[in-house]
Amino acid sequence: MSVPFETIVNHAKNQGFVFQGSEIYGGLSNTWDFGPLGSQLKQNIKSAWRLKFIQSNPYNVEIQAAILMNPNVWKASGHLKTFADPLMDCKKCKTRHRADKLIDAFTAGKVNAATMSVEQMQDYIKDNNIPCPDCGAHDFTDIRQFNLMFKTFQGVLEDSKNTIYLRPETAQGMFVNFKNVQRTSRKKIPFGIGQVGKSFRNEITPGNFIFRTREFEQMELEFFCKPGEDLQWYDYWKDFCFNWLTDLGVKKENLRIREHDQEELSHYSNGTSDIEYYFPWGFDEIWGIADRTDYDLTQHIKHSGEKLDYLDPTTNEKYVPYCVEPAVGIERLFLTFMTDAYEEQELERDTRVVLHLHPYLAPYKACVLPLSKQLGEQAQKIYADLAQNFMVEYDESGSIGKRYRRQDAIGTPFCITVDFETENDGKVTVRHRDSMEQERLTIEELVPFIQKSLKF
RNA sequence: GCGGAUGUAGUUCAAUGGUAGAACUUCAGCCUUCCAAGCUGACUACGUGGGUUCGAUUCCCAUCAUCCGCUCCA
Repeated sequence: MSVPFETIVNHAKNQGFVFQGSEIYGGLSNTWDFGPLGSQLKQNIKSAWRLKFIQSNPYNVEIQAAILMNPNVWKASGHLKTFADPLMDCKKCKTRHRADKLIDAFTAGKVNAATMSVEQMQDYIKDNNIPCPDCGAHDFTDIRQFNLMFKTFQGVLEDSKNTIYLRPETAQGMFVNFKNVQRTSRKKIPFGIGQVGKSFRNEITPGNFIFRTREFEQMELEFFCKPGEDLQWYDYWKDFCFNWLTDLGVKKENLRIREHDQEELSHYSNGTSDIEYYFPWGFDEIWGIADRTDYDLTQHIKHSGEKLDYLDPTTNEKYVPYCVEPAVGIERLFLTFMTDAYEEQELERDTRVVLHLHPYLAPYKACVLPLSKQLGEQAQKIYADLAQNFMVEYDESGSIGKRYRRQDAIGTPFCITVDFETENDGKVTVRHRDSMEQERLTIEELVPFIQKSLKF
């Protein structure tokens, strides 16, 4: 863990993993485009999640909800209210504060700022001469509302009646479809609904490359269980997520689980913990596992008037299920895998850059190379064959060593070299990225060999 | 958004108030029979827009982007 963040970012840009968004127009703040390798890696991260959370999981099913949802969804979920922070800056020391928290702290909780309007809060701070807690000055900017939800209009008229929002999380798609999914999938509780998709948040301060962006992709699971069994499932999914990461090669020592303390917990949560990764700037959250109780479903029952409770067929009990939510950002996983896999190896004559990505995640599973250009025809046949099964590369330019290094740098686990013996014995050399060791395999063995390496 | 720093090929680094140089990378050719070899050649940059000036990559202003703080979260 000695590589500076800058190195990872440069590597990602140089190799075609990530580019600045709209670059030829001077960019657009905080937008990033994923290049040929990056889009593959992202794709593979999603498939790896699906494989373990959906495909091979007896409990879970997957949906794809619309990004645009009825605005009442956000009223019910509380996002319309709590996603708008009243912020003001101290003009003197340039720190930023939340107006409601200033009032709460100043009055020691005697005045509940949550019930005040923006104007009232502003007046209250002026009238009571509340100072900046950092420098003591009385020189604030006006309160500005930062609504974290992206607003837009449905239909051609830009009328406030037509205001809709880009979803700030995918979770609500699962809650509003709880009944539809339960009925059609015939799942019994406990069961989960997962979703992979984009979400949007007007973050005040994005940053750290792709770590915090306003447009991001997440993979969320809403796991519904019987009230009272929520804590045991909460622990179960914590372990499950953690193991998913380590099975895909993330080093244990770079991971930790941080349990939120009582003060940090949302009012409806029975427990929340973050799986954190040791990024170059320190430990930071990648996966949040939250016990959301029956909060969301109850809110939707209230606001929609629909019955969203569940009849337990074995006990004939009726209840609103509790929900445990493991939610992870794909770009954060992307950075985690890149950072964790990156290594600069000092060799005798030079430095080798290796991306030790798990084969399942690697953009290319193998690269086919003819030892000499004369062997190109034969090598291309093998390449075309493998390409039916995997993402593979073909490269015949430069020395063999140089071509190995190119693949090392982008995480390709195997290089398959066609040599002058291949025609006689039907064998090729398979060179391993991590160990740099080589073995001879027949052409027929290649597909099962690569297949096996993908297991995790 | 506010404060601070930065902005020259894909990358790293030069130089200059008077047509921007190199190394590595990339590409083409020669060569090359298993770990970044060599030779020849080619492509590519002063973030953008104004201003000052005979002339600006260089000075000034604005803007955009990135990085670091304030805040928030997957």
